[in-house]
Formats: sequence, C-alpha cells, structure tokens
Amino acid sequence: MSKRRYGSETSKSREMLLDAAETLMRESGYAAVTSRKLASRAGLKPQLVHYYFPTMDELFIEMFRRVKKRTMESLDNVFKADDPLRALWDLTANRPGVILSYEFVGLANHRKEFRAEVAEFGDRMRAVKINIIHRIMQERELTELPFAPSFAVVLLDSLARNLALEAELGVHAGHAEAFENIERFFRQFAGAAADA
Amino acid sequence: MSKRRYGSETSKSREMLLDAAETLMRESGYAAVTSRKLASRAGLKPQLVHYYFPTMDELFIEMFRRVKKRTMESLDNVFKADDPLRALWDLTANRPGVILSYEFVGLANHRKEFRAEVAEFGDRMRAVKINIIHRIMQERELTELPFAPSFAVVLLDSLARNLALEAELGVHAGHAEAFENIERFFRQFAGAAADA
DNA sequence: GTCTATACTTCGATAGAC
DNA sequence: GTCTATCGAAGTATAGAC
Repeated sequence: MSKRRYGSETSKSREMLLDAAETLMRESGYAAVTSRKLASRAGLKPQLVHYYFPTMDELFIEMFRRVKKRTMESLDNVFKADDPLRALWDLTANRPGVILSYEFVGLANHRKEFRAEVAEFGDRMRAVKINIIHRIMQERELTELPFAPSFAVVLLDSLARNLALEAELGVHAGHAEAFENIERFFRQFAGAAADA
Repeated sequence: MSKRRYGSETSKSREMLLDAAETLMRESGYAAVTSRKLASRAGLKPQLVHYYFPTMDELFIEMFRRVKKRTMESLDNVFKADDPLRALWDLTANRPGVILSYEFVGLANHRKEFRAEVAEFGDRMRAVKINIIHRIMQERELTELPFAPSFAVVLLDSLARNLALEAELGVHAGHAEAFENIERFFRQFAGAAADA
C-alpha cells in the first residue's frame, strides 16, 4: 500500500472528472476511459485522475455509485406521473441511460470485484420495479394483469433496453410493430385503470 | 500505405489466432483483445498478430465474419428440430453466443466503420427470423398468433438475449417466473400446432 | 489541499531477417 | 511464405513540488 494522499470528495476537479468520464464512457465505451483521454476531456492533467482516484477501478466504482443514486431518485418520481406504467417504461428505455448501463455490464462481465456490485443492483432494481407494479395495481384498484408482476417487469426491462440498444446501434427491423403493440398495451392498461 | 506482406488466409497460425481471440473476447471483453494478450493465449509471438491482421480492426472484422457465417448456418438447422420455435429460442438464448454478440455491439457502438456492418447483420437476422416464424406457421397450418410475427421476433430476441445476459452477470430476480411463462407459451404453441 | 515531473508497462505497428 | 527485432505512442501509477 502507498502513503500517497488523495483529493477530497468535494473538489471541483473531481466532479469534472466524473462528469467527463460519464460522457466519454457513453460516447466511446468503458475501454476509452483512460487517464489521458479523460483528463484531456476535462481540460486537466492526466496525473490528476490518479490524485482523485488511486486506480481506474475506483473511478469506475465512483461513477457507478452516482448512477445508482440517480436511478433510485428517478424511480421515486414514477408515481408523480399521470401514467406511472408509461413513466416506468420511459425511464427504463432512456437511451443515454441504457447505453451507460450496458457499459457497466460489459465492465462487470470481466472484472470480478465489479461484477457482484452490478448484479446486486440489477436484482434490487428488478425488485423495486415489481413493487412499483404492485403499488400501481393497488392504487388503480386492478386485480388482474395478463401476467404476473415479476414477469411484467422482466418483459418491460428486456424490451425497453433491447429496443433502445438496437435503435442506438441502427437496427430498426420490427421496431415500428413492436412500439404499436406496446402502445396498445399501455392504452388498455390505462383504460382498465380508468374503468375501475 | 505500407508495402509489408501479410499471411495467407489458410494458415494454421491465423486460425489459432482467430480462435484465441474469440475465447479472449468472451472471457475478458473486446478491450482485452490486444496483440500481446492474444498472442500469449495462442502461444505465438505478438508480432504475428500484425502479420496476419494488419490492424486490430481487421482482426475484429474477420472475427465478426466467422460469427455471421456460423449464425446463418445455425438458423438453417432450425427446421430440422421437432419444435422449431423452441429451437429458435435456444439458438438466440445461447449464452456464449449472446455474450460474444454483446461484445460486438459494444465495439460497434463506438467504431463508426464497424457499426454499419453490425447493424446490417442485426436487421438481416431479424428479417430471417420473421420469415422462419412465417414458415413455421404455414407448415403447422396455423393462421393465428397472439401477436404479429415481427413483434414475436422482437419479443423473442429481447427476452432471450436479456435473460442470457443477466444470467451470465448473476442477476436472477424474476427469471424463474419468466421461464415459466415462456415455457407455457411454447407448450400452447406446440399444442395448437398438433391440433391443427 | 492541489497538482506535476517522472517511471515503468503495455500497446499497435513496421521494417527487415529467415 | 513465415516470423522477429525494434520503435514510438499511450497506458497506469507514484513520489515529490507547490
């Protein structure tokens, strides 16, 4: 272990580095987040990266911590929407967010320490969303869904994320029909809620 | 442009490099596929990588070409199965294949030249699968599905790929219920085919 | 508390030896 | 036709200057 000192968590430079790292990761993938490229983006010297983040892995961990915090806050706001189910979809399908999350998954898939943390968050998000569906049904006095809430969330997550990823990549085959079907379901669900 | 010469496409070393590159990419991600790590895996000298593949990008293009060829061949075999729909699912949900494909998507998402090629293949696969669903329905004399074939394929791709990715990562929440639902659908579909 | 001079490692790529 | 000696650029990380 080293006796080096590191920058405070309230530093302006530190914040700038985290912001730049996120943009860089979204645009060019996690592998492009190197001390040199990152510093260049933030208009700082490469060595500063290692002052605020002893290793690159600790930078990634900090980045993920911020993402987790933001995601949790967004989920809290789902109920303020007129159509909470649609709000949940919009949140999950948010393209910049989806791209970033796939980068973290990629990172996790080959860095042991990171993997457990990302997986834990994935499981937790799934559980939170299942609870949200339950709450939506209670509030709207719905007792029936075409499928169990847990499967509904797996379906929502899989579709929203995959469609966003494909759209970002430039794959569009079948998307129009998919959105029609999804839209129809949302309308039916909102309608059933209004009737109840 | 350089006047260097490059190895033939039938070389044994070349094949070994492509195989090793694929394993490395699956295990550690595309960013870990460096000339040095790759050569070490294949038991060869790093410089040999550049003899067979002038640039690393050309290595990735060759790798993707092999994947495309294999995928096409697998799709041709779907009809030999007793339950072609399930065979299509199994093929799409194949974990090593899914992991590898996400690596190519990641690579594509920030390398312009690569992006178009991966997107084109994605669109083509979607179209081929939609045709397969049509053919299955014809052969089984089915006229009705709960959703249009194009949406069925988007659904199948999204679910199969996302469930495989999550399982690989260690996310399991909701998976058991999801598989129950999917299994039930396959049984119903096969049953309807038997009745017809 | 903040930043930089510097070291050492790994990378992609080429020219030239076998 | 196959492989290696070698180079310059980019990577992470540390010790020490302000």
